[in-house]
Parts: sequence; C-alpha cells; structure tokens
Amino acid sequence: MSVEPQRRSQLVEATITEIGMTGSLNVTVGQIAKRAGVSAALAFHYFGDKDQLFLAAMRHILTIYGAEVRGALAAGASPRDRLNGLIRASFSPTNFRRDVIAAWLNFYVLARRADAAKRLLAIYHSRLQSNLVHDLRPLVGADAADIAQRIGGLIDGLYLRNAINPEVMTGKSAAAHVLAALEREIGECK
Amino acid sequence: MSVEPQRRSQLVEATITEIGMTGSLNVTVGQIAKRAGVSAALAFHYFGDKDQLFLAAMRHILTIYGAEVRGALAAGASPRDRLNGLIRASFSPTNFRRDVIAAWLNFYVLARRADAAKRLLAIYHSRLQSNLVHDLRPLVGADAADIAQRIGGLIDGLYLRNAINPEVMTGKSAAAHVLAALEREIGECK
DNA sequence: TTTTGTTGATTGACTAATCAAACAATCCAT
DNA sequence: ATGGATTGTTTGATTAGTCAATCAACAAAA
Repeated sequence: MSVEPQRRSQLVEATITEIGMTGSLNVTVGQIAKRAGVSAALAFHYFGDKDQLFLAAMRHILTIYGAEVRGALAAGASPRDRLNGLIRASFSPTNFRRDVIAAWLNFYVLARRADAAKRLLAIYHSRLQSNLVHDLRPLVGADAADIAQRIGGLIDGLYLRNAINPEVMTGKSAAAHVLAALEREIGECK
Repeated sequence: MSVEPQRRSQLVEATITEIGMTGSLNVTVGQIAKRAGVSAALAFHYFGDKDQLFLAAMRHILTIYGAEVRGALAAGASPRDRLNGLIRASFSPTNFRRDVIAAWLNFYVLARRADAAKRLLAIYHSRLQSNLVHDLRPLVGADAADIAQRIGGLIDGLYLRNAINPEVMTGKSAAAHVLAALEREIGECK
C-alpha cells in the first residue's frame, strides 16, 4: 500500500493550482509543497528538480485532454461529428479551467528553454494536426492539412484570448467561433 | 544635450534582446544592463523597477507595430486592400522577429499578474478589433465583429505556433493562412 | 532489522533595489 | 577667460532577501 502515487498526484495538482494562482512559473517548490501538504524536500525526492515537476503537471493535463478527445472521436459517427466533438472537447470545462490555461501559457514559455517541454508540446501539436487532418480529408481532400493548421491555430489563439479576458471570450463562445470557422472552411465555396 | 533618451533606448533594446535569448522574463536587470553597456543601477534609475523596464520594452514594440499598421491602412484604397495590409503588417519581419515574439509571449504571461500589462494588452486587442471591424463591416455587415474575433484570434494563434516552431510556421506562411481564412470568411458562400 | 517515507536544517548561489559618491557638462559671477 | 557652484549622469559596493537543491536524521511499516 504505497503512498507514492498519491503524493505525486498531490504535488502535481498543487503545481497546477499554484501556477494558476500566480499566473507564472515563478512559484517556489516550497509554495507548491505547502499546498500539497508535504515538505519541499519530498517534491525534490519524487521529481528530482523543479522543471520535471512542471513537466509532470503538463503531462497530467495532456493525458486528461487526450482522453477526452479520444472519447469525443470515438463517439462521433461521421467526420463532421468527430470534428465537432474534437473542438468541443478542446474547450470543455476540464481543459478550459483558469489554472489549466495558465499552465498552458507557461508551458509555451518553458518550451523555448527546455527541450523536454518542446518535445511534449510537439506531440500535442502533431496529434491535434493529425486528428484534424484525418477527419477533414474526407470533406475537403488535399486542403485538409492547410485547413487543419488554421483550425489548430485558431484554437490556440482563442485559448490565449481567454487567458487574458475570460469574460469576453468564454469557453462556450470560443468553441462556437472555431465551429463557425470550420463551417466557412468546409463550405463548398467555389 | 542629454543622453537620457539614448540610454533609455539602449536599455529597452537590450531588454528585448535578452528576453529573446533566454525566452523568458527570468533575466536579471544586471544582464540587461550589461548588454546595454551600462550599470544595473542606471536601469533602476531610469525605469524604477524591472516590470516597468519590461513594460517600456513592450510599449516600444507596440509603437512600432502600430506605426506599421497605420501605414498599411493609409496605403490601402479599398477595405479589402486595408485588411490585406493590416494582416501583412502584423506578420512583417519587424514584428515577427524571434525576440519580439518571445517578448509578446512573456507579455501575455505578465498580463495575468500586472495590471499595467493587462491594460496595455487590452489596448492592443481593442485596436486590432476595431481596425478589423472597420474594414470588415463594408464587406460583411453585422458579422464583422464575430469575424474580427476569429481573424484576431488566428493571428495570435499563429504567432504562438511560430514561437515554438519557426521553421514549420514562418511569417510568410502565417500571413498566407490568415489571408486564406479571411477569404473563406468574406467569400459569398451561398 | 531493514525498507520506505518524510522532514528540518542548511548551504551556496543569485537578485532586486538602494545609496553615497565620483564624474562630467553647463552656468554664473567675477 | 577663470574658478566655483549647480545640475544631470553613472557607477561600485552593499543590503536584505529569496530559492533550488542537498543531506543527515527521524518515524513508521514490513
């Protein structure tokens, strides 16, 4: 009956919360550990250093996001349905929480320094791209890749806008905007 | 014959460069001052504290961006021309430099803590929005505001993508993508 | 007893901000 | 012109504080 997984999970959750509070990676391991109800030394014991703790937190966020997306894709019958589900999942309350978005924002910043973060981000990007392309191709053929770039970029951009102004750009309206853009992209406009 | 403006300018440039190097706000005033060829104390003397130095740097970036946009808008004859110019200006080499994008990224992060940064960012957002709406209205009428949200969001999103992967998403291709999205949005798709 | 889990104490490196003083250019009175 | 005061510019040294990371030691369970 090891407590290790529990402690790790506590620390990961605390990391996300703490980043959400300060809005930056400028949180001490001490603050995180305190929130998790353990000592700072334990965080180092389990994760080695601060960066790896952050990365574990992002992996956790990506895992949840990935599971939700897979669920939405599995539930959709047609390509249209699956795209719809994919977009809605991206903006679901779970992934669109204030602190999760703050973590994402700082993840992008970290990705410029830390290679491990860059790799993790690349995985997210290429998965999103291939998910989009997979269901766009039956609808638009060769344009799928380009359209996927734009839809993916729009998702990221609206995330960013929400991070700054959650009242103006809510999760609901962001999803509606992406769906509207998708409409325009796949509408047979000759 | 005061040298103050020159020193301020040196420090602002050095701030942008230094943030571009490390990719984060985690640069010491000492590093910035060293690059500017002055002492750290002088940076404090002129700017008060670190945040204000960074804000001065962002104001500088926004000023240049604003001037370029105004130029592009003035040069365009039709709404279509002006939108085209606005988008191209947003992705011009000046505004799409590696270190400038790094500054933007960290600006978004700072805006969650510092009110002054949040206000500055709000000014950028509302200017972009109103510029877009102004020239979209003649083309699409009541949809202008919504479309402007999407185009603005896409611009921000593609910025973000370039920050991570400048080879895949270049300034040129980002501008092309936004223009393509604009096409789809204003194309009379009946 | 051994293993596993946990911590308090400590350290060494680093940092924002301050301050008194040095330096340089300009001005004014003689 | 000349010397002394004035003002603006710049820095080295210092302060007061923070933080990541380590480690020896303690507690509990097996």
